[in-house]
Amino acid sequence: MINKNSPIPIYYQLEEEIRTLIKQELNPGDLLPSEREYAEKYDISRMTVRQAINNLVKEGLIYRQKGRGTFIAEKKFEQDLSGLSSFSEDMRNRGLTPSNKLLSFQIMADNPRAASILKVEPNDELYVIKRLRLANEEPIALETIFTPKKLVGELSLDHFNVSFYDYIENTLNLSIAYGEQTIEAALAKTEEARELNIPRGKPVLVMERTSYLKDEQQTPIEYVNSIYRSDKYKFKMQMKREQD
Amino acid sequence: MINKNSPIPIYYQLEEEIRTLIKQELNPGDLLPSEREYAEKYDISRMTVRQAINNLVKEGLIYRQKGRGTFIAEKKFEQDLSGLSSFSEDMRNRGLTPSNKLLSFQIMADNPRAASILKVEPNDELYVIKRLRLANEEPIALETIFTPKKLVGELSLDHFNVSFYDYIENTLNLSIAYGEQTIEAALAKTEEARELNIPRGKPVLVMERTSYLKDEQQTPIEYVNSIYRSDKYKFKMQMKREQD
DNA sequence: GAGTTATAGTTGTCTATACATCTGTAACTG
DNA sequence: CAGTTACAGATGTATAGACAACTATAACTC
Repeated sequence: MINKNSPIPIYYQLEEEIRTLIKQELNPGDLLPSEREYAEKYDISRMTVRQAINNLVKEGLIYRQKGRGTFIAEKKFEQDLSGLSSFSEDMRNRGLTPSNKLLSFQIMADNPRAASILKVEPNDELYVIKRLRLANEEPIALETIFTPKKLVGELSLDHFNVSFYDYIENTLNLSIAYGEQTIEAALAKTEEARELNIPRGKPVLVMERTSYLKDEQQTPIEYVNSIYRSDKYKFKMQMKREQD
Repeated sequence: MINKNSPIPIYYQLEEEIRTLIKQELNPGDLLPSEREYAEKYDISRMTVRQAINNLVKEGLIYRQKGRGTFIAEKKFEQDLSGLSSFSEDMRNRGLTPSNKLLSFQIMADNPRAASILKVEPNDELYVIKRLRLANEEPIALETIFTPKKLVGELSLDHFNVSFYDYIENTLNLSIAYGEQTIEAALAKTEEARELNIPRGKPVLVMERTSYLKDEQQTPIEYVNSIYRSDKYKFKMQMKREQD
């Protein structure tokens, strides 16, 4: 149902409605109601309907075909969320025993880069957690987590011995919508090399990830920077071919 | 310049104009002319300007800030891994001009590693194509493709000037179901560094991908090994959190 | 000087409408 | 029956406005 007086934008309300429809009733390949049908049904402008539909197309949930209609996409990319689930699970899947070693835990302000990524004020307080991630007692990655204090409240060290995601989702009762991740190559700096127990200048993978909450503003909840030993770790992913 | 009588959509013409502006005159962080300025300058609707700008935002070339304006984004070539797409498609999506430079083309048997990945007999013939992939004339990646002759038939060099996927899907009429991909970090070897025009020992990303056909046996159709310059390229992926 | 209040300028949302282009089907034509 | 044409309905492009929400700055007030 669409509420025109709600502060929530109409296009967003419609997006949610279509998402629910797809999840509950429609199957891949099915035809979505046409733009005009939605416009008439809710007495809203067709351009507003298009805005909702365009966002879902951008997400890959549906696709358009000129002159035919809009269709439900094949389910996309069940990417093993080794990233988003956890390092621990990932390692266990590889038959290794994961563990963590906390290196530092502090509250910090004035980190402009992290603040900008997390979309908070530069002087807002951030938790900054550095830890080493190991598999079978061997260092694999050096991880730095930034998360805004005003979103996660008072944290203690214990929260990082288990999955931070569990804490966010089960204790804070927040829901993570998606994560964005980039991977590039670099050379190990002196400090990083020492922690990872490899020679300085060895190649490493630098992964950066930002996770967003499932709210209207898609609030960033954490920014993680990880340095992986390239001799011990590589990223693996499966991709489904997109529809045209 | 905008030509209202052109069959090319106005929003697309404006997109191209803004792309050029960014490439030639503006730097990351710079403010783009406002939507209203563009609308008045070319006597077009603000909604049309928004369509152009939205597309560039989607590509990550620029970003908007409500109440402030639209700004040029920091830039690095990023590959969107949420779907399996070719380098060419990928670059074009970013408004860059992709090109290829063929380095070698041969038929080879007895490459046990490639044969094993492609699930063919070790003495089956494979095409082995080495090429340099460029964006706006700049070398980005060094790519080696292995594909079984018995699956793709007689190939000529021309097939590799366009997208190899296009050839597989449109000419051979085969359908690619999915791809498996790994990413690791390494140091550029002498030979690779020379082709990529970077110093030896610089960090590079090594990507290996195997693509599978949409048939019963999920036949491997190609195995690709690519070396990406890490100063010009990073991998990007979005992960959706699974719904419960 | 510090805090508050206008104000101009920006992007965000939305409307009502028009015509273009493409697709599939039904009706027509030979 | 095969080919063509007409048409309805779909998305694609584009217009000319309107008001909301947000930002930075200038002007004002205490």
